[in-house]
Amino acid sequence: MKDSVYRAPKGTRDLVWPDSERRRSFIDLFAGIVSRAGYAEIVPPMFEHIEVFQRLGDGTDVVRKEMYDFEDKGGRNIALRPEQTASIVRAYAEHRPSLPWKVWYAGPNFRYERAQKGRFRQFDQVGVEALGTDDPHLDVEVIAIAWRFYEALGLRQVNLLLNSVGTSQDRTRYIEALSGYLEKRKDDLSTEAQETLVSNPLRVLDSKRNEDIGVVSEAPSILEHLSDDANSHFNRVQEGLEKLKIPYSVEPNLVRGLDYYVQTTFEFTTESIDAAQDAIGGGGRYDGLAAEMGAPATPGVGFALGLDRTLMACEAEKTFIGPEQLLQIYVVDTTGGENSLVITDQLRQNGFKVDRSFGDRSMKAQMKAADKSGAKIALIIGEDEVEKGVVTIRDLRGEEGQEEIASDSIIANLEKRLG
RNA sequence: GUGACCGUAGCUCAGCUAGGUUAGAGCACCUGUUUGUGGUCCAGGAUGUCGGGGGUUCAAAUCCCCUCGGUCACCCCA
Repeated sequence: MKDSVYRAPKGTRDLVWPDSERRRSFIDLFAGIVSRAGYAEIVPPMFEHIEVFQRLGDGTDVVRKEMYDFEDKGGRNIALRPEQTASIVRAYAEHRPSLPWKVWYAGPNFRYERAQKGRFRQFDQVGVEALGTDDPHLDVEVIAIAWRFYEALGLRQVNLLLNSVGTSQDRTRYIEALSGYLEKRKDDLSTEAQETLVSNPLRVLDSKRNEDIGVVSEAPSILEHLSDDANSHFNRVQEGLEKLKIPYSVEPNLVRGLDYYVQTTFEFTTESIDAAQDAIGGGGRYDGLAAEMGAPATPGVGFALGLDRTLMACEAEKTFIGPEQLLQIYVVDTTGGENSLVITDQLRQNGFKVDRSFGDRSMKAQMKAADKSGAKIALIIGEDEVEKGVVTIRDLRGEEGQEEIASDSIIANLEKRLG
């Protein structure tokens, strides 16, 4: 607190146990689900040439003003990744893997923003990307994976919002129609929305301001501007979701912040967080992005889920709570520590979660530490035990009390107690 | 980038309105009551440049200004 140099930088924090372990379990659970669907892990670099991200479009704030960019010692313009889709499509363009190419990722992204609840400058996302087919069933698969993951976490209050912004031609035609309409109603819009209208008209649809909501509700709908192809794609996606019994609602005003989306776009929101940050995940199709990165035109679809926000939702729904204990066994040794040294090592080799006391502390202090550690069992070694060739096993949590066990049957006894 | 609120012990906070002797509480920590036994109780102990700088004053945690930091909201997004 004294000196800002000795604090984590603004918008970052240290994840310590149990939060650190909760994060790991979260990623493990995700990895299990996606790997069963044929997705392989990819670990792209955390920074790229800035052009890679600029390909995402200059209409997005994420690239316009939120990038951590700098010049490296070689004079290259580098940016910390604000998201991972761009890196992955760049990797695709670079390596040209065989298709379809299905990958998943987990790791931090960086955006230079004012931090607030559920919004950090370094934040973790997990996600998948699938390139190589424009089959709407792939859209469904990607959405379903996210949905099943939320279910696996135990979340029940998640909503799937679905939309189609059509092909890039549809999108362009729609933007014209929308801009025309909004220009006419410009005076009714908030000043902020009027600015957005110039930079990125689609995003006006997303405004939550009261004065804008009325204007937006009467705006032409994207769904009326879809080409036949886009329409049938969108219908197939919806049919697929219905077959899988995944509930969704079509939101014609759903506009994602990244410009590269075409056709299907979707977002997951939670009802359990009443704060502003209720968007816990989202994604869509980006059929034009690979070509943009210099690869042959290749369709793609993917999603990203915010790890921190999803865990906030878990907290609100009291599910996927953190680990209960770090330790199973705590070794107390009042004979100098050699016995503890050896037995602790043995128990660890046998798969138990074990810690011990260090320093020459009294039995009372060691027992206190054993209790505080959360361990279920204390193993006590004192002069008496050494003489008799036993150890005392004391139950710290239940009613079992304690008993002396011959040194050579400790492992069997502990296995029985701890299951 | 804009706005609001908040910075006092490791943590949560009281004290500030109407400035006045060594700045408090609870939790946590350590020790003891019990020289081989934790969790409850009791007793004792350690811990603060009252975010930083400047000003007003005989006197500032308290009033004023600046600054740094934090939180939340807008914006944007996960």
